[in-house]
Amino acid sequence: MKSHQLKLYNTLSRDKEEFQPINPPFVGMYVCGPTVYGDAHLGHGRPAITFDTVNRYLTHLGYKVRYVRNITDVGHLQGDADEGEDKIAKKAKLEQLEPMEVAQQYTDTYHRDMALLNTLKPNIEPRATGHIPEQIALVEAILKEGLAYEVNGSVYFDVLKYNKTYKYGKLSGRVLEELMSGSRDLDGQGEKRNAVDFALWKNAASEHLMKWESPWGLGFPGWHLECTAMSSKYLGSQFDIHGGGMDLMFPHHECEIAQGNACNHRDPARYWMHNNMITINGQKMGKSLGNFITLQELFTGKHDLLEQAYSPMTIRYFILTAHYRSTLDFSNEALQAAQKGYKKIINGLKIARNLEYQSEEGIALDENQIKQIESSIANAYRAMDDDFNTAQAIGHLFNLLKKINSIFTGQLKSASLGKEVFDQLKDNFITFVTQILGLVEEKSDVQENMLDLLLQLYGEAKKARDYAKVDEIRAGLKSMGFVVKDMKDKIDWAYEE
RNA sequence: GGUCGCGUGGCCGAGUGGCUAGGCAGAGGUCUGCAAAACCUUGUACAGCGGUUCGAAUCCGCUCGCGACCUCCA
Repeated sequence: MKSHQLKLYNTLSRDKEEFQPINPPFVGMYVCGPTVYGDAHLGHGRPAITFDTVNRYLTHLGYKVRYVRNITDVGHLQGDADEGEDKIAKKAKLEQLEPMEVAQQYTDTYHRDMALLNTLKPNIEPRATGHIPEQIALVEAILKEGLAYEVNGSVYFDVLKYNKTYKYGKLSGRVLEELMSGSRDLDGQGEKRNAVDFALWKNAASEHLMKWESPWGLGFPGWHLECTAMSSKYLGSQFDIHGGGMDLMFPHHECEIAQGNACNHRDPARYWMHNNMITINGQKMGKSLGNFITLQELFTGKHDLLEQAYSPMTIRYFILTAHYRSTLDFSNEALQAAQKGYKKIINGLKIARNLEYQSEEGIALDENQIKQIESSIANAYRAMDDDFNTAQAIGHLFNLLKKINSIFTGQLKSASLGKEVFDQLKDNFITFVTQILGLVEEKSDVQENMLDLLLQLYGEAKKARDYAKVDEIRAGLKSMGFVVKDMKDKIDWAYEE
């Protein structure tokens, strides 16, 4: 275990806290996954990348992480009213498919897109429909505690009663009295004793496509139950980190806390982490607003708002250049800047991997350079330790990159750093970029040996002063996305930024 | 209306009260057949107005503007 004082912002306390796992070196982390009824959009990319980075960094520090991220394949209700419709069932009717067919299809595309973004798979990826008995057991347990009531085959959580012993709303900073007075729509309350109560189990109408047998008749689980059922099953009644988008804070996570406390008499998670939203023209990108761009549209450039295609790694880099708790505004300009930044990093990665230490006689150690390198490395770690500040860490990586490039061009002698510092520079840069930030080279269709051959011809043409040919090769490579780098004693290529 | 958050140089985006964030774009330079890349240099930034302090982008107050949640949403 590396000795780092990792701090993370806990929504529960609204403060940065030192991370202390319940049972080190093990860490349990549960993150709310997607409802699979449509293609994943940029907004799904953010939590996936944010918590992938958390997972990667914790692992890098030596923790044994069990990362659980669910797939919601029972659509949550559209509304609170009885006539509410299951999102997945609705989509299924539209497409004339079995509900599970819809879920399967979008689970597959989600996996495809997440793999392209180079997010590591969760250790366990449970599905809501695979945990119906567990959810029914939870409902029974909450009923037994007297904190829920049954009406016409549906079971509701009694928030008012719960609030007498526990505090409902502590995560999102809500006060129950205010919630009750502020509840606007009075219709659709129907069976609930109070507007703030929420469904644990819903009676299914006959035309409802997804339904299961239960002690209360045919029905389906409530909106928030699956996360409690699956997180407690795989991580225990209390685990370390619970993550998700900020928009899930209320009511979803609040209800999870209530459900957890109702059955287990303890908060389900110690640290609650919430990533902020991606905005577009300053407004939240979301399904209900219809202003979302799917990841596939970004990768292919096929969307009216897109001036060009943006590669998965460009998206990943873009998301990492902002701190996860800040909003991040989408724009072509920002994405294009991200693309250049990403390629600059990857070109540096390519150089770093091939860089070798050259010992030279009579070269004195450059203490100033050494100090800069050592502090940049330390600062990059410090940034990550400070609530996973990837944006700041990347800033320090660029400072390391300058050193790497300087060594490559011969402006900085590796011998002036000494072997140890040179290795630190190289190893830390590579590790940070690939292992911690998860940025990898996006291989081109053109084989590297083809590139080498062209560069050889280029070099020969240059030697022969056949500049027409030189220009031709250079232009040809450029059209394929590569640039030629002429240097004093060698020729190399790089991705065009 | 309630709760919470945000306003940083041309753009994006970090920022723990005093020490260069960084990227993109721009300008100058080194290198080059010319370029590109790389490297070096280069920016009177912190919404406005007050206050606390020896010192504030950073703390406090007010004003203006923007957003999120309060309904499914990552």
